[in-house]
Amino acid sequence: MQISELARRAGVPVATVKYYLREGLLPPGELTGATRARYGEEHVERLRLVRALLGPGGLSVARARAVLAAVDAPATSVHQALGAAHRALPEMGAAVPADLDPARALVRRRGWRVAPDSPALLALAGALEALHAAGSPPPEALLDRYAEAAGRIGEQDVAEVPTGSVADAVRFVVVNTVLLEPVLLALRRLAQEDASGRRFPDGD
Amino acid sequence: MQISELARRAGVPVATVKYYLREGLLPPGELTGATRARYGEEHVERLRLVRALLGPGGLSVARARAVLAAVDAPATSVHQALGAAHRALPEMGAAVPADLDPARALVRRRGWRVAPDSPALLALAGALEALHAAGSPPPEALLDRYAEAAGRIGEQDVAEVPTGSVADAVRFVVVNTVLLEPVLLALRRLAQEDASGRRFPDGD
DNA sequence: CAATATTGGACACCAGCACTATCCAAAGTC
DNA sequence: GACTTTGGATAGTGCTGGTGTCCAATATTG
Repeated sequence: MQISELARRAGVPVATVKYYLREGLLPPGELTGATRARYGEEHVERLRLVRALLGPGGLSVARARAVLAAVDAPATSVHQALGAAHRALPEMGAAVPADLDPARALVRRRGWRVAPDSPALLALAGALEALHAAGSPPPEALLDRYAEAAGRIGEQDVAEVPTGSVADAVRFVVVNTVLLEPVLLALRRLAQEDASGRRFPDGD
Repeated sequence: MQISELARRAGVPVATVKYYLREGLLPPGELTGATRARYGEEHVERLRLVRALLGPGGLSVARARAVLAAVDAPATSVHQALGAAHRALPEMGAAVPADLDPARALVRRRGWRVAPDSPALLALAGALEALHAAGSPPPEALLDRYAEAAGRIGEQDVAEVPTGSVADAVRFVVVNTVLLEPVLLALRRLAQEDASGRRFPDGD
Protein backbone atom coordinates (compact mmCIF):
# COMPACT_ATOMS: atom_id res chain seq x y z
CA MET A 1 0.00 0.00 0.00
CA GLN A 2 1.08 3.57 -0.50
CA ILE A 3 1.35 6.40 1.94
CA SER A 4 -2.14 7.69 1.36
CA GLU A 5 -3.70 4.35 2.15
CA LEU A 6 -1.47 3.88 5.17
CA ALA A 7 -2.59 7.26 6.42
CA ARG A 8 -6.22 6.48 5.78
CA ARG A 9 -6.04 3.11 7.48
CA ALA A 10 -4.66 4.62 10.66
CA GLY A 11 -6.76 7.75 10.50
CA VAL A 12 -3.81 10.11 10.35
CA PRO A 13 -3.18 12.91 7.83
CA VAL A 14 -0.60 12.12 5.19
CA ALA A 15 1.46 15.14 6.20
CA THR A 16 1.66 13.77 9.71
CA VAL A 17 2.76 10.36 8.48
CA LYS A 18 5.54 12.06 6.58
CA TYR A 19 6.44 13.88 9.77
CA TYR A 20 6.68 10.65 11.73
CA LEU A 21 8.83 9.15 8.98
CA ARG A 22 11.13 12.16 9.20
CA GLU A 23 11.27 11.86 12.97
CA GLY A 24 12.09 8.19 12.82
CA LEU A 25 9.00 7.01 14.66
CA LEU A 26 7.93 5.03 11.63
CA PRO A 27 10.37 2.93 9.59
CA PRO A 28 10.56 3.94 5.92
CA GLY A 29 8.61 1.92 3.41
CA GLU A 30 10.22 -0.21 0.78
CA LEU A 31 11.22 2.04 -2.08
CA THR A 32 9.91 0.82 -5.43
CA GLY A 33 11.09 3.84 -7.37
CA ALA A 34 12.30 7.37 -6.85
CA THR A 35 8.84 8.56 -5.91
CA ARG A 36 7.14 5.45 -4.71
CA ALA A 37 7.35 3.34 -1.60
CA ARG A 38 5.38 0.40 -0.37
CA TYR A 39 4.10 0.02 3.18
CA GLY A 40 2.75 -3.08 4.84
CA GLU A 41 0.39 -4.15 7.57
CA GLU A 42 3.16 -3.73 10.10
CA HIS A 43 3.34 -0.05 9.24
CA VAL A 44 -0.33 0.35 10.03
CA GLU A 45 0.15 -1.28 13.41
CA ARG A 46 3.21 0.76 14.13
CA LEU A 47 1.45 3.94 13.19
CA ARG A 48 -1.41 3.14 15.51
CA LEU A 49 1.08 2.41 18.27
CA VAL A 50 2.79 5.73 17.65
CA ARG A 51 -0.49 7.58 17.87
CA ALA A 52 -1.39 5.79 21.09
CA LEU A 53 1.97 6.63 22.66
CA LEU A 54 1.86 10.28 21.59
CA GLY A 55 -1.78 10.86 22.42
CA PRO A 56 -3.18 8.97 25.39
CA GLY A 57 0.26 7.77 26.41
CA GLY A 58 1.36 11.36 26.74
CA LEU A 59 4.85 10.82 25.39
CA SER A 60 6.73 13.50 23.52
CA VAL A 61 8.01 12.71 20.07
CA ALA A 62 11.54 12.49 21.37
CA ARG A 63 10.58 10.08 24.14
CA ALA A 64 8.48 7.99 21.81
CA ARG A 65 11.48 7.69 19.51
CA ALA A 66 13.62 6.42 22.36
CA VAL A 67 10.93 4.02 23.48
CA LEU A 68 10.39 2.66 19.99
CA ALA A 69 14.11 2.27 19.56
CA ALA A 70 14.06 0.06 22.63
CA VAL A 71 11.19 -1.90 21.13
CA ASP A 72 13.08 -2.37 17.89
CA ALA A 73 16.43 -3.21 19.39
CA PRO A 74 17.23 -6.88 19.26
CA ALA A 75 17.47 -7.80 22.91
CA THR A 76 19.29 -10.73 24.37
CA SER A 77 17.35 -11.26 27.56
CA VAL A 78 13.94 -10.24 28.76
CA HIS A 79 15.22 -8.52 31.88
CA GLN A 80 17.80 -6.59 29.92
CA ALA A 81 15.21 -5.51 27.42
CA LEU A 82 12.85 -4.44 30.16
CA GLY A 83 15.60 -2.42 31.70
CA ALA A 84 16.30 -0.70 28.40
CA ALA A 85 12.65 0.01 27.84
CA HIS A 86 12.29 1.35 31.35
CA ARG A 87 15.27 3.60 30.98
CA ALA A 88 13.94 5.01 27.72
CA LEU A 89 10.74 5.93 29.46
CA PRO A 90 11.59 8.60 32.03
CA GLU A 91 8.81 10.97 31.05
CA MET A 92 8.58 11.82 34.69
CA GLY A 93 9.38 15.16 36.28
CA ALA A 94 12.54 16.69 34.92
CA ALA A 95 13.39 18.50 38.13
CA VAL A 96 16.55 17.33 39.79
CA PRO A 97 15.59 16.41 43.33
CA ALA A 98 18.12 17.41 45.95
CA ASP A 99 17.32 14.73 48.46
CA LEU A 100 16.81 11.11 47.49
CA ASP A 101 16.59 9.83 51.02
CA PRO A 102 12.83 9.92 51.56
CA ALA A 103 12.33 8.03 48.32
CA ARG A 104 15.04 5.56 49.21
CA ALA A 105 13.54 5.03 52.64
CA LEU A 106 10.15 4.30 51.19
CA VAL A 107 11.55 1.79 48.74
CA ARG A 108 13.56 0.15 51.48
CA ARG A 109 10.53 -0.19 53.74
CA ARG A 110 8.90 -2.18 50.97
CA GLY A 111 11.99 -4.28 50.54
CA TRP A 112 12.21 -3.47 46.88
CA ARG A 113 15.45 -3.93 45.08
CA VAL A 114 15.90 -1.25 42.48
CA ALA A 115 18.84 0.38 40.78
CA PRO A 116 20.16 3.26 42.90
CA ASP A 117 20.03 5.53 39.85
CA SER A 118 16.65 4.38 38.63
CA PRO A 119 14.80 7.21 36.89
CA ALA A 120 11.68 6.24 38.77
CA LEU A 121 13.52 6.77 42.04
CA LEU A 122 14.48 10.27 40.97
CA ALA A 123 10.92 10.92 39.90
CA LEU A 124 9.63 9.72 43.23
CA ALA A 125 12.04 11.93 45.12
CA GLY A 126 11.07 14.90 42.98
CA ALA A 127 7.38 14.30 43.50
CA LEU A 128 7.84 14.04 47.25
CA GLU A 129 9.81 17.25 47.26
CA ALA A 130 7.04 18.97 45.34
CA LEU A 131 4.48 17.83 47.89
CA HIS A 132 6.68 19.22 50.60
CA ALA A 133 7.10 22.52 48.81
CA ALA A 134 3.36 22.72 48.26
CA GLY A 135 2.85 22.46 51.99
CA SER A 136 1.29 19.02 52.06
CA PRO A 137 3.95 16.56 53.05
CA PRO A 138 2.30 13.16 52.87
CA PRO A 139 2.35 11.08 56.04
CA GLU A 140 4.49 7.97 55.87
CA ALA A 141 1.51 5.74 56.38
CA LEU A 142 -0.15 7.12 53.29
CA LEU A 143 2.95 6.59 51.22
CA ASP A 144 3.25 3.07 52.47
CA ARG A 145 -0.27 2.30 51.37
CA TYR A 146 0.39 3.82 48.01
CA ALA A 147 3.48 1.70 47.73
CA GLU A 148 1.57 -1.39 48.70
CA ALA A 149 -1.03 -0.79 46.04
CA ALA A 150 1.66 0.04 43.49
CA GLY A 151 3.43 -3.15 44.49
CA ARG A 152 0.41 -5.23 43.63
CA ILE A 153 0.13 -3.54 40.28
CA GLY A 154 3.78 -3.84 39.41
CA GLU A 155 3.76 -7.45 40.43
CA GLN A 156 0.85 -8.15 38.20
CA ASP A 157 2.32 -6.18 35.30
CA VAL A 158 5.42 -8.30 35.36
CA ALA A 159 3.54 -11.54 35.87
CA GLU A 160 1.64 -10.89 32.64
CA VAL A 161 4.74 -10.46 30.52
CA PRO A 162 4.80 -13.15 27.83
CA THR A 163 7.98 -15.17 27.83
CA GLY A 164 7.72 -16.70 24.39
CA SER A 165 9.60 -14.10 22.38
CA VAL A 166 11.83 -11.40 23.75
CA ALA A 167 10.51 -8.97 21.16
CA ASP A 168 6.95 -9.63 22.23
CA ALA A 169 7.90 -9.17 25.84
CA VAL A 170 9.47 -5.81 25.18
CA ARG A 171 6.57 -4.57 23.15
CA PHE A 172 4.20 -5.75 25.82
CA VAL A 173 6.10 -4.00 28.57
CA VAL A 174 6.39 -0.74 26.73
CA VAL A 175 2.77 -0.60 25.69
CA ASN A 176 1.48 -1.60 29.07
CA THR A 177 3.79 0.60 31.05
CA VAL A 178 2.83 3.66 29.08
CA LEU A 179 -0.78 3.07 28.22
CA LEU A 180 -1.94 1.66 31.53
CA GLU A 181 -0.81 4.80 33.29
CA PRO A 182 -3.82 6.84 32.22
CA VAL A 183 -6.00 3.86 33.07
CA LEU A 184 -4.63 3.76 36.57
CA LEU A 185 -5.01 7.49 37.10
CA ALA A 186 -8.55 7.49 35.79
CA LEU A 187 -9.43 4.57 38.04
CA ARG A 188 -8.03 6.38 41.02
CA ARG A 189 -10.20 9.39 40.33
CA LEU A 190 -13.24 7.22 39.87
CA ALA A 191 -12.50 5.49 43.14
CA GLN A 192 -12.14 8.86 44.82
CA GLU A 193 -15.45 9.94 43.39
CA ASP A 194 -17.12 6.84 44.68
CA ALA A 195 -15.52 7.09 48.10
CA SER A 196 -16.32 10.76 48.35
CA GLY A 197 -19.94 10.08 47.54
CA ARG A 198 -20.06 7.51 50.31
CA ARG A 199 -18.26 9.59 52.89
CA PHE A 200 -20.01 12.87 52.19
CA PRO A 201 -23.45 11.87 51.01
CA ASP A 202 -25.47 14.82 49.90
CA GLY A 203 -27.32 16.04 46.84
CA ASP A 204 -24.19 17.39 45.13
CA MET B 1 7.14 42.29 51.13
CA GLN B 2 7.57 43.41 47.54
CA ILE B 3 7.58 41.41 44.39
CA SER B 4 11.32 40.90 44.34
CA GLU B 5 11.33 39.38 47.79
CA LEU B 6 8.32 37.24 47.01
CA ALA B 7 10.11 35.94 43.95
CA ARG B 8 13.27 35.28 45.90
CA ARG B 9 11.44 33.48 48.70
CA ALA B 10 9.81 31.07 46.27
CA GLY B 11 12.80 30.74 44.00
CA VAL B 12 11.04 32.06 40.93
CA PRO B 13 12.16 34.87 38.58
CA VAL B 14 10.35 38.16 39.03
CA ALA B 15 9.24 38.13 35.40
CA THR B 16 7.58 34.79 36.00
CA VAL B 17 5.79 36.05 39.09
CA LYS B 18 4.44 38.90 37.01
CA TYR B 19 3.32 36.36 34.43
CA TYR B 20 1.43 34.35 37.05
CA LEU B 21 -0.21 37.53 38.29
CA ARG B 22 -1.30 38.34 34.76
CA GLU B 23 -2.61 34.83 34.28
CA GLY B 24 -4.56 34.95 37.50
CA LEU B 25 -2.70 32.10 39.18
CA LEU B 26 -1.56 34.42 41.92
CA PRO B 27 -3.87 36.99 43.51
CA PRO B 28 -2.64 40.58 43.19
CA GLY B 29 -0.87 42.13 46.14
CA GLU B 30 -2.28 44.99 48.13
CA LEU B 31 -1.57 48.17 46.23
CA THR B 32 0.15 50.78 48.34
CA GLY B 33 0.70 53.24 45.52
CA ALA B 34 0.69 53.41 41.77
CA THR B 35 3.91 51.45 41.53
CA ARG B 36 4.01 49.53 44.72
CA ALA B 37 2.18 46.53 46.10
CA ARG B 38 2.58 44.49 49.21
CA TYR B 39 2.57 40.69 49.31
CA GLY B 40 2.24 38.45 52.32
CA GLU B 41 3.18 35.02 53.51
CA GLU B 42 0.11 33.58 51.83
CA HIS B 43 1.47 34.74 48.48
CA VAL B 44 4.64 32.81 49.07
CA GLU B 45 2.68 29.66 49.83
CA ARG B 46 0.43 30.15 46.87
CA LEU B 47 3.38 30.70 44.59
CA ARG B 48 4.99 27.49 45.78
CA LEU B 49 1.73 25.69 45.20
CA VAL B 50 1.52 27.09 41.69
CA ARG B 51 5.02 25.93 40.92
CA ALA B 52 4.26 22.47 42.25
CA LEU B 53 1.10 22.19 40.15
CA LEU B 54 2.77 23.44 36.98
CA GLY B 55 5.98 21.50 37.37
CA PRO B 56 5.70 18.07 39.01
CA GLY B 57 1.92 18.17 38.90
CA GLY B 58 2.10 18.50 35.16
CA LEU B 59 -0.81 20.92 34.85
CA SER B 60 -0.99 23.54 32.13
CA VAL B 61 -1.41 27.15 33.14
CA ALA B 62 -5.02 27.09 32.01
CA ARG B 63 -5.80 23.95 34.02
CA ALA B 64 -3.98 25.30 37.05
CA ARG B 65 -6.08 28.43 36.86
CA ALA B 66 -9.27 26.38 36.87
CA VAL B 67 -8.04 24.23 39.72
CA LEU B 68 -7.01 27.21 41.79
CA ALA B 69 -10.34 28.84 41.12
CA ALA B 70 -11.96 25.77 42.63
CA VAL B 71 -9.64 26.07 45.60
CA ASP B 72 -10.54 29.70 46.09
CA ALA B 73 -14.26 29.38 45.55
CA PRO B 74 -16.19 29.50 48.78
CA ALA B 75 -17.75 26.06 48.92
CA THR B 76 -20.82 25.10 50.84
CA SER B 77 -20.17 21.40 51.33
CA VAL B 78 -17.15 19.22 51.19
CA HIS B 79 -18.58 16.85 48.63
CA GLN B 80 -19.65 19.69 46.39
CA ALA B 81 -16.25 21.26 46.62
CA LEU B 82 -14.56 17.97 45.83
CA GLY B 83 -16.78 17.62 42.82
CA ALA B 84 -15.86 21.09 41.61
CA ALA B 85 -12.19 20.42 42.13
CA HIS B 86 -12.45 17.10 40.36
CA ARG B 87 -14.23 18.64 37.43
CA ALA B 88 -11.59 21.35 37.11
CA LEU B 89 -8.94 18.68 36.91
CA PRO B 90 -9.52 16.77 33.68
CA GLU B 91 -5.93 16.92 32.49
CA MET B 92 -6.54 13.47 31.08
CA GLY B 93 -6.60 12.49 27.44
CA ALA B 94 -8.50 14.99 25.31
CA ALA B 95 -9.59 12.38 22.79
CA VAL B 96 -13.31 11.84 22.65
CA PRO B 97 -13.84 8.14 23.16
CA ALA B 98 -16.53 6.61 21.00
CA ASP B 99 -17.48 3.80 23.29
CA LEU B 100 -17.96 4.28 27.00
CA ASP B 101 -19.27 0.80 27.63
CA PRO B 102 -16.05 -0.99 28.56
CA ALA B 103 -15.29 1.74 31.07
CA ARG B 104 -18.80 1.65 32.43
CA ALA B 105 -18.67 -2.11 32.74
CA LEU B 106 -15.46 -1.96 34.70
CA VAL B 107 -16.86 0.63 37.07
CA ARG B 108 -20.01 -1.36 37.52
CA ARG B 109 -18.10 -4.54 38.32
CA ARG B 110 -16.50 -2.66 41.17
CA GLY B 111 -19.84 -1.36 42.31
CA TRP B 112 -18.67 2.22 42.15
CA ARG B 113 -21.19 4.99 41.94
CA VAL B 114 -19.89 7.75 39.76
CA ALA B 115 -21.45 10.48 37.66
CA PRO B 116 -22.28 9.17 34.18
CA ASP B 117 -20.48 12.15 32.67
CA SER B 118 -17.50 12.04 34.98
CA PRO B 119 -14.35 13.25 33.20
CA ALA B 120 -12.47 10.34 34.68
CA LEU B 121 -14.91 7.95 33.05
CA LEU B 122 -14.25 9.53 29.68
CA ALA B 123 -10.55 9.38 30.33
CA LEU B 124 -10.79 5.72 31.22
CA ALA B 125 -12.75 4.94 28.09
CA GLY B 126 -10.23 6.84 25.99
CA ALA B 127 -7.29 5.05 27.55
CA LEU B 128 -8.92 1.66 26.99
CA GLU B 129 -9.57 2.57 23.37
CA ALA B 130 -5.95 3.56 22.95
CA LEU B 131 -4.82 0.21 24.31
CA HIS B 132 -7.10 -1.48 21.87
CA ALA B 133 -5.83 0.58 18.96
CA ALA B 134 -2.28 -0.15 19.99
CA GLY B 135 -3.00 -3.85 19.70
CA SER B 136 -2.79 -4.72 23.39
CA PRO B 137 -6.31 -4.91 24.70
CA PRO B 138 -5.94 -5.56 28.42
CA PRO B 139 -7.65 -8.66 29.78
CA GLU B 140 -10.56 -8.01 32.10
CA ALA B 141 -8.82 -9.67 34.97
CA LEU B 142 -5.94 -7.25 34.72
CA LEU B 143 -8.26 -4.29 34.67
CA ASP B 144 -10.11 -5.61 37.68
CA ARG B 145 -6.92 -5.81 39.63
CA TYR B 146 -5.97 -2.35 38.64
CA ALA B 147 -9.38 -1.20 39.74
CA GLU B 148 -9.02 -2.98 43.02
CA ALA B 149 -5.69 -1.32 43.72
CA ALA B 150 -7.06 2.03 42.60
CA GLY B 151 -10.03 1.48 44.88
CA ARG B 152 -7.79 1.10 47.88
CA ILE B 153 -5.96 4.26 47.00
CA GLY B 154 -9.05 6.32 46.35
CA GLU B 155 -10.58 5.08 49.57
CA GLN B 156 -7.56 6.15 51.48
CA ASP B 157 -7.32 9.49 49.72
CA VAL B 158 -10.85 10.33 50.78
CA ALA B 159 -10.40 8.99 54.28
CA GLU B 160 -7.54 11.41 54.83
CA VAL B 161 -9.53 14.50 53.89
CA PRO B 162 -9.70 16.85 56.88
CA THR B 163 -13.24 17.78 57.82
CA GLY B 164 -12.52 20.80 59.95
CA SER B 165 -12.73 23.50 57.30
CA VAL B 166 -14.18 23.16 53.85
CA ALA B 167 -11.43 25.33 52.42
CA ASP B 168 -8.79 23.08 53.94
CA ALA B 169 -10.55 20.03 52.57
CA VAL B 170 -10.60 21.42 49.07
CA ARG B 171 -7.00 22.44 49.14
CA PHE B 172 -6.06 19.05 50.48
CA VAL B 173 -7.97 17.25 47.78
CA VAL B 174 -6.55 19.30 44.95
CA VAL B 175 -2.99 19.07 46.10
CA ASN B 176 -3.18 15.38 46.82
CA THR B 177 -5.06 14.47 43.70
CA VAL B 178 -2.57 16.22 41.48
CA LEU B 179 0.70 15.76 43.28
CA LEU B 180 0.27 12.16 44.34
CA GLU B 181 -0.19 11.11 40.72
CA PRO B 182 3.50 11.26 39.91
CA VAL B 183 4.17 9.48 43.20
CA LEU B 184 1.88 6.66 42.25
CA LEU B 185 3.33 6.31 38.77
CA ALA B 186 6.87 6.33 40.07
CA LEU B 187 6.00 3.71 42.67
CA ARG B 188 4.47 1.52 40.00
CA ARG B 189 7.64 1.65 37.96
CA LEU B 190 9.76 0.88 40.97
CA ALA B 191 7.53 -2.07 41.79
CA GLN B 192 7.85 -3.26 38.21
CA GLU B 193 11.58 -2.97 38.43
CA ASP B 194 11.66 -4.98 41.62
CA ALA B 195 9.28 -7.62 40.30
CA SER B 196 11.17 -7.86 37.02
CA GLY B 197 14.42 -8.40 38.88
CA ARG B 198 12.81 -11.20 40.86
CA ARG B 199 11.14 -12.85 37.91
CA PHE B 200 14.03 -12.57 35.48
CA PRO B 201 17.09 -12.74 37.68
CA ASP B 202 20.28 -12.20 35.74
CA GLY B 203 23.19 -9.82 35.63
CA ASP B 204 21.20 -7.08 33.87
C1' DC C 1 0.32 8.33 -26.05
C1' DA C 2 -1.23 12.33 -23.59
C1' DA C 3 -3.64 14.26 -19.67
C1' DT C 4 -4.17 13.86 -14.92
C1' DA C 5 -3.21 12.44 -10.26
C1' DT C 6 -0.22 10.83 -6.75
C1' DT C 7 4.13 10.12 -4.57
C1' DG C 8 8.49 10.89 -1.76
C1' DG C 9 11.21 14.36 -0.31
C1' DA C 10 12.65 19.01 1.06
C1' DC C 11 11.72 23.28 3.09
C1' DA C 12 9.09 26.82 5.06
C1' DC C 13 5.65 27.97 7.87
C1' DC C 14 2.23 27.97 11.80
C1' DA C 15 -0.16 28.01 16.43
C1' DG C 16 0.16 27.29 21.17
C1' DC C 17 2.62 27.36 25.35
C1' DA C 18 5.40 29.03 29.17
C1' DC C 19 8.06 32.15 29.84
C1' DT C 20 11.51 36.28 29.27
C1' DA C 21 13.02 40.92 27.95
C1' DT C 22 12.34 45.63 27.39
C1' DC C 23 10.42 49.84 28.33
C1' DC C 24 8.03 53.32 31.05
C1' DA C 25 6.73 56.70 34.44
C1' DA C 26 5.96 56.77 39.31
C1' DA C 27 7.76 56.07 43.68
C1' DG C 28 11.05 54.82 47.16
C1' DT C 29 15.95 55.01 49.03
C1' DC C 30 20.52 56.75 50.04
C1' DG D 1 19.20 64.80 43.77
C1' DA D 2 21.13 60.54 41.91
C1' DC D 3 19.99 55.85 41.79
C1' DT D 4 17.15 51.77 42.17
C1' DT D 5 12.96 49.37 42.20
C1' DT D 6 8.19 48.78 41.21
C1' DG D 7 3.76 47.62 38.67
C1' DG D 8 2.06 47.40 34.31
C1' DA D 9 2.08 46.85 29.37
C1' DT D 10 3.80 44.96 25.14
C1' DA D 11 6.70 42.36 22.40
C1' DG D 12 9.75 38.64 21.67
C1' DT D 13 11.80 33.81 22.51
C1' DG D 14 12.53 28.79 22.09
C1' DC D 15 10.38 24.67 21.78
C1' DT D 16 6.92 21.33 20.14
C1' DG D 17 3.94 19.02 17.07
C1' DG D 18 2.49 19.35 13.35
C1' DT D 19 0.80 21.68 8.15
C1' DG D 20 1.33 23.71 3.53
C1' DT D 21 3.59 24.26 -0.52
C1' DC D 22 6.39 23.02 -4.10
C1' DC D 23 8.96 19.83 -7.06
C1' DA D 24 10.29 16.41 -10.47
C1' DA D 25 9.44 11.56 -11.05
C1' DT D 26 6.18 8.31 -11.70
C1' DA D 27 1.63 5.83 -12.10
C1' DT D 28 -2.97 5.68 -13.87
C1' DT D 29 -6.54 6.69 -16.95
C1' DG D 30 -8.77 7.78 -21.32
